[in-house]
Amino acid sequence: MASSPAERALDIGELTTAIEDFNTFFIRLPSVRKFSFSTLSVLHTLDRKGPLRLTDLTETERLKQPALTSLVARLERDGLVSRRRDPRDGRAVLISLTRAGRDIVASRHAGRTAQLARLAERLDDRERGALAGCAAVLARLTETAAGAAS
Amino acid sequence: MASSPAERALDIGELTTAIEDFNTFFIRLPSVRKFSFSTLSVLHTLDRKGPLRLTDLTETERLKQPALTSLVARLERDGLVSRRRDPRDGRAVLISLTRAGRDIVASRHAGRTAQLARLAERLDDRERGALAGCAAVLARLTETAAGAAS
DNA sequence: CGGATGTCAGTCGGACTGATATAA
DNA sequence: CTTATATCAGTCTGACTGACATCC
Repeated sequence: MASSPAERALDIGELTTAIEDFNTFFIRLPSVRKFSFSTLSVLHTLDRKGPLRLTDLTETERLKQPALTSLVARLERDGLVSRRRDPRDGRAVLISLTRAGRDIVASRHAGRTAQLARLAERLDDRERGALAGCAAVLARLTETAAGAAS
Repeated sequence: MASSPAERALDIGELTTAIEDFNTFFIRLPSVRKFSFSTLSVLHTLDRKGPLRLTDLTETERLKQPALTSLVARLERDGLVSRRRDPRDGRAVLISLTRAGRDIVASRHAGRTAQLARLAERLDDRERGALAGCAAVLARLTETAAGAAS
C-alpha cells in the first residue's frame, strides 16, 4: 500500500502554506490587457454564477455598491458585460457577461492551464496521481464552503 | 485498487478550475484591519524570502519602483517593516519584516488554517487522504515554478 | 562616464462615505 | 411609510509616468 493516499497524515497548516505559496505564481498571470484584481474577480464571478444583480456582487466581491456601479459601468462601456432591468424587480439590474467578457475569463483559464501543464510535465507518475486527486477534493471543499456560507 | 491515487486521470483544465474556484473563498479572508492586496502580498513575500531590496520586490510584486517606495514607507510608518542600507551596496535598501509584520502574516495564515480545518471536518477519510497528498505535490509544483523562473 | 537603485513630483483611476431617486 | 436597489457627488488612497539624486 505504498501508494495509498492515506500514507501521509493530513497537516492542515502545511496544506495552507502550500496553497498560499502556490498562489503566489498561480494568481499573478501576466494579463494581456491590464485588468485590475477587482475587474477580473467580477468577470470570474459572473462567468460562474450567471446573471447577477449588483447586490449579489457586493456579497461575493469585496467592494461596496457605489464601487460596483462604476466598475460595471466601465465594463459595460468596454463591452465586457451587458445590463438589463430585472423583469421580476424593477429596482434591480441583471448583469451578464458578453461574449468578449467570457473570452477574457476563458483566456486566463487557458493561460493557467498551460502553465500548470508545463509544470506537471516535470512530476513523476506518483505525483501526477496525487495531483489528479486534488481537483476532486478541492472542488468538494469549495462546495462545502459554499454550503456553509448560506 | 479503489483507493489508488492514480485511479482518476489527471485533467489539468479541471484542476485549474478547481483551484480558481477554491481561491474565491480561500483568498478573501476578512482582514481584521483593512490591508490592501498589495500590502498583504508584500508582507507575505518578505515573510517567505527574508530581507529583500526594493528591486527584488518589483520582480515578485506587480508594482513599479515608485509604488513600492511609497508602500514600504507606509509599512515602515506603521511598524510592519524595517529598512536599513545594504552594507554590500550603498545604493540599495534591505527591507525586513518586524515582529508586528510577521504577526500579521501569521495571523492570516492561522485564519486560513482554521477555515480549512473546519471544512476538512466534513470530508470522509478517503477525501482527507487525497488532501494530505495535495500539500506535498503543490509544494513540488511551486518549487518547480520557482526553478523555471530563474 | 554609464548603468543600477531608490526617491520625488504630478497626474489619474478607482474605492470609500454620505446623500438621493425610484420601485417593492 | 419603510425597506431594498441602484446611482450621484465629493473626497482620498494608492498606482502610474517621468525626472532626478546617489552610488557601483
